[in-house]
Amino acid sequence: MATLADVARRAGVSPATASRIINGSPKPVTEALRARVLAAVEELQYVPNAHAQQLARNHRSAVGVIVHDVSDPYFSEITRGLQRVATEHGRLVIICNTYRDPEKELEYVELLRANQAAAIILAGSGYHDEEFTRTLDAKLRVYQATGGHVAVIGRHEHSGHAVIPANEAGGQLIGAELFRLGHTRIGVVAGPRHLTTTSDRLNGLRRAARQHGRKLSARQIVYADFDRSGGASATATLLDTQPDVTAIVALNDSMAIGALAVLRERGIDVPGRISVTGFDDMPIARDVTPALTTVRLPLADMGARAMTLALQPPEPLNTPHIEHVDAELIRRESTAPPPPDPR
Amino acid sequence: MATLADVARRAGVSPATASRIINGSPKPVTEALRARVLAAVEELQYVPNAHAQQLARNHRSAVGVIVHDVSDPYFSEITRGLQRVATEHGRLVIICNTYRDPEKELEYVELLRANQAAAIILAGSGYHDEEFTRTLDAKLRVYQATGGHVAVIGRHEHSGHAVIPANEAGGQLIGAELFRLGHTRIGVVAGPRHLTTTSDRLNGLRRAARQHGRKLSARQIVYADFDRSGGASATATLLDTQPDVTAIVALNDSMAIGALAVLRERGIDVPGRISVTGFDDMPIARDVTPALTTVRLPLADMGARAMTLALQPPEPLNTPHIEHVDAELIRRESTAPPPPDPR
DNA sequence: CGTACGCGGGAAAGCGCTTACCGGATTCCC
DNA sequence: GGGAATCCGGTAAGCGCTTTCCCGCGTACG
Repeated sequence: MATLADVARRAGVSPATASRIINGSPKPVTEALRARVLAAVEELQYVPNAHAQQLARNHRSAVGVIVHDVSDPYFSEITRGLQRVATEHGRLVIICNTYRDPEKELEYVELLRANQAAAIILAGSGYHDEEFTRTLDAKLRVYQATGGHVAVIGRHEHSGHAVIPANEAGGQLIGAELFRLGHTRIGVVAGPRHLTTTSDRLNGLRRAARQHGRKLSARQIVYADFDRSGGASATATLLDTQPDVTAIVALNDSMAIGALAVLRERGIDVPGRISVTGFDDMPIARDVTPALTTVRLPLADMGARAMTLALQPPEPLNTPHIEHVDAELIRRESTAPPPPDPR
Repeated sequence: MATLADVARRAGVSPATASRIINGSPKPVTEALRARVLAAVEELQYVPNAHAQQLARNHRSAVGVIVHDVSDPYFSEITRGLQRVATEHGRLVIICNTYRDPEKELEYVELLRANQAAAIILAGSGYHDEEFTRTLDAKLRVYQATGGHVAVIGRHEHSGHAVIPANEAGGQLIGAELFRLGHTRIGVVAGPRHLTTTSDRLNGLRRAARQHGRKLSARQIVYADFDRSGGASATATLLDTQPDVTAIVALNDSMAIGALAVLRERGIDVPGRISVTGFDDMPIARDVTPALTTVRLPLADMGARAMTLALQPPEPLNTPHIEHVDAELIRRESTAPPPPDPR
């Protein structure tokens, strides 16, 4: 691997001069030398060692993003927004997948700190786990104390900047819509119990119920993984234990798609016999049949805003900024009034 | 930011000893000192500077992955497989999105080289561009010459290891299936012309046609972006210029989904009036209606294999290994025999 | 009791780069 | 024409860590 010294030697200049030319330092350098150095760079296919540069310059350049899983469309949309902004700022982004393991989340914060990340973005739901939350927060504070910026998406328990989607309001929108259509027996296909996203969305639903003089009982809610197969298994359970539901609220679109798959298998008409709703409005929500009624969250935009917050925090510095983002109900074909009561 | 020297000072030992304890070096150290150092680490919340370590140790630890776009399910599946293997090997993976800009691909190779990546994985289609291909190859060779490993997925023009999906055979499978069903007027919704993936899949289709004594004319093929909206617009064009097609072959699932959307809008029955096929078998292919007949590529597995190849190249070293992966026809509900000829 | 040896710990030399500082050669102005 | 100002380029001191080499001590042995 060619080093700067090699280039300098070949061009017959000092490493200092070579460095100045290669990095376009403000210090003026004769044209002749510049040409010689550039030629040497070309001949040796020299690329500066980024680690050595980072060490010598002592200023951070990369940014880290911690997500549950980039292959989940929810996160890949967010990531797309993040990346766009990071690239505009000339930042390299390091993506870390926790696969929903809180332990890994902690590890990755250390790893990013070790790698001198300029900022850490935490995307995805928090966990209902006091101890974990405290530990994570402590680590983040240490990171911030040494000049790191942190922004979180979709959780609120940390000291950094935050972009908070209206999960609760979204849940309420869904609930209101279903009650308005006349549904009374609703089943909920929920994500993991310990995720704050799950409980926030559920709370919105509960509030809508209360406003319509009803309430959600525990029997109506089935918890499972926040993905297609979780949605499928929870729906199967629900159909077996609460066979008379007329609407199934899935707490994200992936689960809703799992629900649709099970309903299709069992030959249950959607929305004729059972209405189904999702949450997030991922791109595919339009393409399943029937197209999903869901709540839109501007995911890519949320990612972009979080990155912006992390990269150029608004005044006053060191005061966490919280940006709320609205949810919007998207009516499509998977919802309709309930069928006339067979009883 | 606490440094190793700070820790050493606090524990009353030399930096050398501190380093040995923290990294669990083979050199034995008294238990008392170990405890003191570990305590200091804890108190100072010390995390070693990864760049300094990398510089001092002088051996590569990260691996880089260059993809078109992680938010595209095709790549996120591949990435999932890659990550799994990388994590098993304790490697940090740096994901780079080119957004299909060849220029960026070149830049990222440099960037990864600068960051001392142990391996570079190039995923995604190559480009039909002689000069670009040569330039890229030259860069990769330089990287390999300095001990870097490279593996490519889905292209064949480079000197590293390769995992090659049976794009052509897959195209042939689709073609054969359609001809077998009795289709004669087929339209192709293709990806960008300059991508090798497009031409490979098309060639398979052409071969199937030839075997059935037919051929594909240029008028039957519409090129567009390799995503949903590309699929939609190409399908619209096709329906306008070739209104009598009885089957639409989309060259990937995203495009097929776009095609289905347009057909649905126009009230055209699938597969009653027109059959539609995809390619890749992304998870959603089962969930659209009608479920897509497509060709399955084991994407996550391909990613895993590429990473394995890059991380522990099989003997003999320095000889590019090529692994071919099979394509499999998945019959679902989007294909059927053509309707009786109206003429 | 003296020497050899093993063992735990420290001093110091780098890894590849940046950058403050310094110094020799021009140029400039009075 | 001489001293100051001005340029350009080089020298060297780090950035934070690892690791080789060496040294002093305690033990075992002759």
